[in-house]
Formats: sequence, structure tokens, C-alpha cells
Amino acid sequence: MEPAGRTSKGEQTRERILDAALDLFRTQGYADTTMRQIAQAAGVAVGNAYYYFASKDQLILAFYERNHADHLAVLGSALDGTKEFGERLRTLVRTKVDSAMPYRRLSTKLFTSAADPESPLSPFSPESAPLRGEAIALMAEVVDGSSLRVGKDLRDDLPELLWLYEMGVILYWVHDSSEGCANTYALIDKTVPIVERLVGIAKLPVIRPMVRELVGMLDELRMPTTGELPVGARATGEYGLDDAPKR
Amino acid sequence: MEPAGRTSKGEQTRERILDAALDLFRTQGYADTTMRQIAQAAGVAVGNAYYYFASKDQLILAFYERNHADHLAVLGSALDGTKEFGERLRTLVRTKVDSAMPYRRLSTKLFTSAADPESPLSPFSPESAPLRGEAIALMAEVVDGSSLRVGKDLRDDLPELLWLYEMGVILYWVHDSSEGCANTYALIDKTVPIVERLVGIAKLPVIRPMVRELVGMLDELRMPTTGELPVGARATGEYGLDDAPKR
DNA sequence: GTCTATAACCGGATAGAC
DNA sequence: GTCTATCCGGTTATAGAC
Repeated sequence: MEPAGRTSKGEQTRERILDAALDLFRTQGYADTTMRQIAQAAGVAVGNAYYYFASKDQLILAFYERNHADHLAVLGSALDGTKEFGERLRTLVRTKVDSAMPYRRLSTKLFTSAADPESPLSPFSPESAPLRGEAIALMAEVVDGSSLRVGKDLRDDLPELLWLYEMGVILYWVHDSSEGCANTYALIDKTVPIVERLVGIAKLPVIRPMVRELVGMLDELRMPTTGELPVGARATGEYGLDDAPKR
Repeated sequence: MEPAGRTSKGEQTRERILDAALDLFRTQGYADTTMRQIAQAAGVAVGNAYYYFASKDQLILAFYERNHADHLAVLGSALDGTKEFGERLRTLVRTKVDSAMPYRRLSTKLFTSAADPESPLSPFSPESAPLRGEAIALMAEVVDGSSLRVGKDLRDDLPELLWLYEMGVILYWVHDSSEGCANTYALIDKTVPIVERLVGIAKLPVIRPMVRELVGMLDELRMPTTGELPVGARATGEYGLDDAPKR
């Protein structure tokens, strides 16, 4: 749509606001940063900030997206280094933590809403679906590019399960107060082999029924029985962290 | 301290405010209920509501406490019925869900903050410690009163691990949109046997090192390496859901 | 120590003019 | 797209009454 440069005026403004916001969040924390501050730092009016971001929360979703892009860049072709499943998984998760490190406190906000089924910020929300899909696809790459042979019960769901594992690591990281988050890296190194072993034994006759059941319950969560999911709605951020939209 | 009746005037007022708040939360949701509404419904001035509850959030903590008391009452001597571990665990978790059922939406607020290490509302916060302790003690009762024999690696930490399992179930429940939350009850019935089996195999030579490692990492989270934990501070609710206190 | 009433502050969000 | 003015609600402050 743009004639020459690929960043329209609007995109530039949007970036400016996001930059200002992330900078303030990082130095002052999320709660102590006001939309007025953000607008001022970006050199725009408050109303204009809201023109680009429906709410303060939406800035976090934008951060999430940018962070994912960063991760992709850092990860780059690092995965090409090995075909060993454990090593690949370890690389992905470690680089994920690396790239999010400057924003550890801000990242808690994401998990703060993860538990809220109605928050658009939740990694499980429809609004986050595209991003979640990309993250899971990345996990699929970890599996597919490896020499690992997966049992058929697990094949379809393994990437998503691994993504849940990744979420668990990040949850730990967010709480991790050790120097340089050393505990988190230790956790990764300790648990990756366990995950590997679990995937290995999942096909054993004693374990298989359990795996089937667990995977089945996952499916139920994905497809709510009372489901509505307004097809058109996406990432418009009509409501914040709390209850239903109303005002 | 009171002469005759065991509820002083202040306690009555406090209850009145809490009743009004929970009622409004249940019918309108948390976000759409204002402190002004609560005060009016309770027949007090806004300032008075804040005299008893330092913040809107603190009302949720109070709800949490009341709900635990309800659970205790409902559970009553139900545990005396059997010495079978799985049955006891199942009873505890099912009754927990039962007693919280009318406040499912409100309960999400708790989990919304569970992931935030700094929220006083988090089940893991120092402010919630007394309540958490009671819940874990209840779990210990489930174990101790049963015929289950626990391996020594696990003995000390099992109640806490089971409490984490209970938290997991509640997290599922909060997201569960099935009719009457039938899926949650199904989840309990399916997973309790798995938990039972896991406890059983924890002492096997192949598994034991894994158990040790996992329990060790739990300990690390409990005792943050950079720990401060101001000893005096408790349940005063100086800050809300967000970052550090400041104002 | 318990409580009322009222005004004010602050920050997220919105309306509507340009 | 961008601005200014305004609303709304959590929270605080004040000043005084039982």
C-alpha cells in the first residue's frame, strides 16, 4: 500500500509509542508508568496513544509480539546445529529466556493474566492465538528436525505439550530471584532430559492409557463445550484485565 | 475482649461490608462493582469500607478466608468415612470445588494474581501464608489418616505437592465452561488415580532421582536466594495487584 | 475506636473537535 | 491521525460526630 518506504507514518508513530512504553516499563515497572508519561515520552497526545493501543494492557501484547520476533532472530539457524531432540529443545527454551531477560518484571504481567480466561492478554486467549500458533509451530520444528521418533498417540499434540512446558519454565523464571536467573537455566538443563525420557516412555503399554487421557482432556479445554468465540473478534482489545466489557 | 456477644460492633460492620461486596461481585462481576456501590449496599460510607479493607483486592482475600471456612464446614467429618488415600483426596478436592462454585468468576481473580510474585493476593504470597498453611495441613490430614505408605523422599513434601495439584484442578475449573463444570469433576476422578499411582511409583529406583530433583527445585522456589521477606509485614495490603508500592 | 460525609487526587479510558 | 477536555472509579484526606 505504501509507495516507497515500507513504514507508513502511522507505523512510525506506533513504534515510537511502543518504544517509549517499553522503555518506561523496564525502568519504572508497569504499574508506575502512566499513559500520560508514555504519551509525553513518545511526543504524542494521550488520545493518540489510545488510537494505536486500545488499552495499557495491549502494549504488553505488542511487547509479546516484538519479543517473539527477537527470539526468532536470536534463534536464527541455531537449531541447525544438531538433530538431537534434547539439545534442540534446550536451545529453544534457553534462547527464549535470554531474549526476554531484560523484561522479566514486565513478563509477569502476561502470566498474571494467563489464569484469567477472559483476558485478551492470556497466552490462551483467542487474541493471542496467532502468536501462540507461531510459538507452537516453532516447537514442531524442534521435533520434526530431530531424530526423535514419536509414538502416534503423542505425535499431533507433542508440540503443544512442549509449548506448555516452555510456559512452565517461563513461569518459574518470572519467580526466580537467583543471580542472573541461574536457577532457571539449571531448571532447563535438569528438566529437558526428563521431558526427553517422558516422551520416550509414553509409548510403553503401562503409560499409554494415561497419555491418551491427558491428551484428551487438553482437547476439551481447547474446545469449550459452551463455546461461542465470535469469529470476527480479534486483537481489538475491547476489554481489559477484568470482567466483561461494559462501559 | 467482648463482654457478652462474641461479635463486636466492628465485626458486624465488617461482615456487612464483605457480604455486600461478595453479593455484588457474584451478580455483577468484580470489575463492574464499584467501592461506592459496595459501601451503599452495606449502608456505610466509602471511607468506612476502607477502614475495614485496605483495598478492593483485600475483599478478595477475605472471600478466600471465608471460603476456606466454608470448605472446612462442608468437609466436616467426611474424611472419616474412609482410610483409602485416593478416596480421601478425591473427597477433599471435590468438596473444595463444590464450596467455591457460586464464586467461580471471582475465583479467577485469585489465579490472576497467582502468577505475580509481588501480589499479596497470590496463594504463594507471605500474606496468604497462614491460609496456605491451613490448606496444606488439611492435605497432610488426607495423607496421614490414610493407609498409604509414602517413601521417605516424598514424605515431607507430599502435602504441599498435593496442594499444588489441588491448585491445578482449580485452575482448570476456572477455565471450565462445561455444564455444571462436569469436566472438572471428571478431571478429578481421572487424575486422582494417576496421582495415586505416581505416589506409588515414586520410590522405584528409576524414578527416585527425578523425584529428588523436582523436590529440590521446589525448595529453591520457597526460599528465594535474594530473600528479604520483612518479618513484620502481613496482610496489611499496602499494595495492589501491580508492581511495587509507591504512592 | 468506630463511623459519617464530602471533596479531592490520580490515572485509565473516551468523546468529539480539528 | 491527532489533539483537548472530560468522565469514571479506586483511593486518600479532612474534619468532625458518637
